[in-house]
Amino acid sequence: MYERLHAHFGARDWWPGDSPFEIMVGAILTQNTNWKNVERAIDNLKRVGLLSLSAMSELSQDLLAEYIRPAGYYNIKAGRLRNFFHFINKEWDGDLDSFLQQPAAALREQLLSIKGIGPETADSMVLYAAGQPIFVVDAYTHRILIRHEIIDESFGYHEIQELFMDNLEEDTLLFNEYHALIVQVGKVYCKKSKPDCSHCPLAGLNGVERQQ
DNA sequence: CACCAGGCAAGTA
DNA sequence: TACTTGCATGGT
Repeated sequence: MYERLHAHFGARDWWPGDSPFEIMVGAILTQNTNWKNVERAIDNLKRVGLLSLSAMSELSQDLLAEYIRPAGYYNIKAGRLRNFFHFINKEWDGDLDSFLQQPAAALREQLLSIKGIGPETADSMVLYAAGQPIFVVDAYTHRILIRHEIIDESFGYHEIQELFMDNLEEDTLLFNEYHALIVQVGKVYCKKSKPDCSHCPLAGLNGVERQQ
């Protein structure tokens, strides 16, 4: 699966961001949201020089919500961002780098304890901000594996994650590329209601031919 | 016009 | 435990 995807799409420059902090903010903003809208929100913050932990920590929730408005769910996400800032400031004295240098398991556990950060957001942060090898599972991953009859609907987030991590080298770059490629093939060929399996590089995988 | 996008939390059965 | 709903904008 990885080889087919990589041959078809090539390397992805995935999860752009100039800093771990920017990547983590993006990870919260992109929840159920198109990345282009997240970029508008992040650009708003950059334009006024507020894209830092110290600066954003000072903003009121309402003002923060205004800046991130284009990302949608702005009131909810402003609260979630503030929960995240509060944790780093309170538990790590605002030292994000030290926080990210912990082992992946400890990092993940603490991220999940923050209200507003679920499994996918936490794992995205561990992989793309901390650079540690953990596999990110998303809705596309779930849908693609079901359509190719590799799993059934009973598989949850953790089971899918184990499926990949038990069968792959623990390699940050591989996990980074793989997740990016899954999102790409999902966006282009494996949409919810308009799958285009005829040109999909995964057609015929696992012996399942050109299903609709 | 309808549907969806790089989810999560809270509420309900 | 397992669904369902609210959150909300911008693109296709």
